[in-house]
Amino acid sequence: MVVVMLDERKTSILRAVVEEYIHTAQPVGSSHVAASSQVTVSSATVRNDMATLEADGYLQQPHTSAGRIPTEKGYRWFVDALAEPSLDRAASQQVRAFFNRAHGEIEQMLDDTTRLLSGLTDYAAVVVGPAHEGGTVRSVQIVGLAPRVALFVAVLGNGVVEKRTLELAEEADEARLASAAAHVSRHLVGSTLAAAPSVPLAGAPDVDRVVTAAVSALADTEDAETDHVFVGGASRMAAAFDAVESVRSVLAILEQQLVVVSLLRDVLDRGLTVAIGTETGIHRLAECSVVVAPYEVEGERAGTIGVLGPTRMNYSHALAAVAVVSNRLGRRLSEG
Amino acid sequence: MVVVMLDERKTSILRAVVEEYIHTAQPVGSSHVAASSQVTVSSATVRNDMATLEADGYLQQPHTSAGRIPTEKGYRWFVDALAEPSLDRAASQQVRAFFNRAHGEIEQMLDDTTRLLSGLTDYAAVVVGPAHEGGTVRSVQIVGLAPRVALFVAVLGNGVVEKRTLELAEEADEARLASAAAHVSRHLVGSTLAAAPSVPLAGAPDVDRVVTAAVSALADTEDAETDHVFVGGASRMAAAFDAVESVRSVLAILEQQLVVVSLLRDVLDRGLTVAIGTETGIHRLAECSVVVAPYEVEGERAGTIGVLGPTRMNYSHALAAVAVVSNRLGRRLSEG
DNA sequence: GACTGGCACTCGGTATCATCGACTGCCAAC
DNA sequence: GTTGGCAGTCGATGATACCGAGTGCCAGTC
Repeated sequence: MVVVMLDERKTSILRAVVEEYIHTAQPVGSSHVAASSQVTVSSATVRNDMATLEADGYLQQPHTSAGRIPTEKGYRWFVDALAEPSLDRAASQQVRAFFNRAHGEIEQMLDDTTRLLSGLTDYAAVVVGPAHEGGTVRSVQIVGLAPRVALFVAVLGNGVVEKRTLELAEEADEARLASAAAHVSRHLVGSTLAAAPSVPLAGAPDVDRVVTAAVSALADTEDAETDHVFVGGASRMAAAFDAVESVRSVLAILEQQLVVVSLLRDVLDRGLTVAIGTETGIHRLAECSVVVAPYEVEGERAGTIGVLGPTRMNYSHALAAVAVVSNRLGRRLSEG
Repeated sequence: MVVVMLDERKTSILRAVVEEYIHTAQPVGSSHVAASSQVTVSSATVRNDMATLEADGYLQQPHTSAGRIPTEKGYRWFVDALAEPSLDRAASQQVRAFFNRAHGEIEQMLDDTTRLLSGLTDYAAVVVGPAHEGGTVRSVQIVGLAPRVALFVAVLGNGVVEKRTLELAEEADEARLASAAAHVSRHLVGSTLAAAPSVPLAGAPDVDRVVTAAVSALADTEDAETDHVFVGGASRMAAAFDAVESVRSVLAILEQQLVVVSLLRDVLDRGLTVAIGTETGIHRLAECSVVVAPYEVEGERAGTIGVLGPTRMNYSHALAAVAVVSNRLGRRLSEG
């Protein structure tokens, strides 16, 4: 494939087509482009260039005698050529106000953040919470609930509380639970929960049965949905598509937390900020794009936020919103 | 309004219309009804009766020369006349298998339960978790996260863990946090969190500042979204309607946890198991019906589960599924 | 008196067809 | 290289006719 650099005029035309299509969701014709302020040539010239752009794979025609719409390659070029986007005054004010007002539960805050981001962009928003691995253990406790049921509770430095139900083979009184907790605590406080498997036995058999239960409960759910993910504004996806079947399949994806989490991670791992259509790697999301950004707590990558919208989403605005929110969220969480 | 008891034939006809409409989502005509095995008269007779049923408000015609569809009154009659519904063997087996396999986190289990219920019925499912008020406090702890930030953690007897972030006006060392925790613990363990406001001060001013922060943090979020609610299978609502705007507005409702919780509570408070269309009290849900049931843990009402579907939902199946799941869920939670 | 078959009538849905308009591609002229 | 002009394409829109499912009513039958 020969890639020819787009000359300045084609650049303007392509940009005009993408912007117009994002705005109207209608195929855009040469005369519309010619009328655009960025383009000063006649519609016939635009037509010639648009034919070239189509041949180069940036545009496509739904059918002959219709206008052009951008291909994924067209969107990709558009996004890469985008100037550093910035949020308008009212929106940034809204973000600032939100994080000033925000307080209390970290989960609650993250959940509210999805609503903020969704409200800003009019698309669905996703926030992946700090991974447990991230926080160092501050406190460990084991509380008896029923004769043979106990609850293991660990408080992490980042405000996350991890808990596991322990089903014990035999009755265990509070004293035994407490000494098991103290033992685990000695070995785990200060390190992360990932260190759980290396906790040694205490020596006393009856205590160790509780310790073993706790350690294996921690290991149990480690691989699976270890991250908390919050999704907000999914209903806005209904407004983005007019085929009810598209809506259904996108919503079904958003309900699978595992898929959502790995989608965001994959995109980020590939070094991308935006994944367009099939770039998401998920077949059902061929009509969607994702904008992601990590957020950092005390200088360390703690989680991810993202926006899911139709491929013809307003990338500039979404990028700006995601950037500002991830920035502010990280800052807010850093200050505790 | 004169309410005349429906004679046996009208009963059969009305039932046939409702069942047929639930099945096909198409207005049903007199000949279809006459062909039904429950009705042995000619279509002309059916027509006469259907005209009466329409005059009595059980049926309506979308337009002249179309078949009839049930009104809300028609559905109401149908539901009230429903025989005790029971779940088919395969489905009850599925429920039993689910709760035998279920273990671990209570929140996780409740969330999974929405998926179970949604999968059984093909509609959206809602599970409202045990209220905090329900559980007695078993353990109280205050863990320092940052110099001026601490986390209040209370473990309740029903496995629920309540936590609140405390933002302190001054630095407080671990010892002070611990003695505040011990103080609160003394007064709260054994009672419910609702008793928090009556916790007296300890006497030592620096400790009391922490105690006050904890008590007010508990009071703070008490009125608001005090219940945890889980929603699953919302995407299935997209399959239930063909107007994308209906889908959007129903999904928007499901995203408002407060609205969902109070919807279920209202329905239950009115002594209903099923709310049909406008009976839900929510304008946007005029095309929807809700089937609810409380579940009991150790003999006490702990939470609610429900199914949200279109008004022409399969009431019999939904009622059976909700009944069985609420029963099994309560039993599962009771045994710890 | 209750039920039924028959009949005229209604009306939404579908198919057909012509028209319209927004496009394009191409070409000759500038 | 650019442009105006022009023929041609094709989806969208609207008018028209037709079909069929369904109704209400009525006269006839049991």
